[in-house]
Amino acid sequence: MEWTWPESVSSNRQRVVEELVQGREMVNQLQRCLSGDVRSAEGLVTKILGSFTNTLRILNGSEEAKEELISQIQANSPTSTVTASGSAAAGTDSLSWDALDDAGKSEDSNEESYKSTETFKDRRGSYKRRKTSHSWTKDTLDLVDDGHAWRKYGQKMILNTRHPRNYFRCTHKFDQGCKATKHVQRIKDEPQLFRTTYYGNHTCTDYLRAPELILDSSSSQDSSKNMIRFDNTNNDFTRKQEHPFFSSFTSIKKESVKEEEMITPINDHDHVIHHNQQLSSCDYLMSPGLGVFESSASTIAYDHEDVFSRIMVGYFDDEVDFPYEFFL
DNA sequence: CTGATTTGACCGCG
DNA sequence: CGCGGTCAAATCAG
Repeated sequence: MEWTWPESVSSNRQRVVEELVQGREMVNQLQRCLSGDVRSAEGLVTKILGSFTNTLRILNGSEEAKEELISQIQANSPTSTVTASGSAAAGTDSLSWDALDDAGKSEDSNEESYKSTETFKDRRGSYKRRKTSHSWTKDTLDLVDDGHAWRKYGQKMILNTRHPRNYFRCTHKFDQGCKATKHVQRIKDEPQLFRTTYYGNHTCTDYLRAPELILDSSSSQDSSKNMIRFDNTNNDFTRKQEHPFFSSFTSIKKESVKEEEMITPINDHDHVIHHNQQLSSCDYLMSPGLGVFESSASTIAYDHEDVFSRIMVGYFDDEVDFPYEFFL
């Protein structure tokens, strides 16, 4: 069935998309510049900042809730190791998400005394069947789909956090050697908020979900002003109309939208950041972290611009190993 | 049957 | 040694 954006939303969406697309392109250019002359890089940074700033304005202007969420998050953002945090729209339902969290601290129901030394039953995989036929991952990715195929490979409770962290690796880790990984952890209950941290870039080509060539799908976005040349790595905007961000934004479609925040570190030391790991997966609000949110409190909502530039600067000037994050 | 999830066991690092 | 990240056997889902 076809789904369309509410007018109010689509207009802004249009603008946001344009801004983000531009920003992404500039980041790509910047990446290339970084290996070259620094001057041009500086100019790009400025442009990028402007682009994202505009985006923020648009978004904040139309969505007041956003600010709230953002501040809320900070309020109780855990002491994550990485960095900042972001937020997104509000959701309502819960569902398999609960199952997820429970699973983390589960294992109560009578356990036999295994654990001896050698012959005890490995209970891996012996989990109870889910009530809902949905899987955590399924629901999650559906809402927070970032355009890539992920495979969950672990879940763990993290110290000082109330919810377990979920580990995902690119589905093509083996068939294509893609190193991309990401962690998703719920950091807030009320309006459910999730933090998604990306590690590494996708080196895979998901023929099913990310066509290599971006067909101009009628969309007007991609004002191609700056030419398009985003390699494979998906193109969220053109590919998915119900992008997480937007959908959560207006909570249209999908009965409930979870908020989620994303952090996107570019670690992957052993390798250079080859082309974009662009903001794709995170498409929307961007607000760098670097400990800014990390600790707690302090407002960001209206400080976006500042924070952002601060981060950007730090990011590009200093270590490139740093995580920058986006709000979703 | 094949591919994805679940979840305790492992493991490396600090 | 504890913690966070990953592995992989057991299950689930289509």
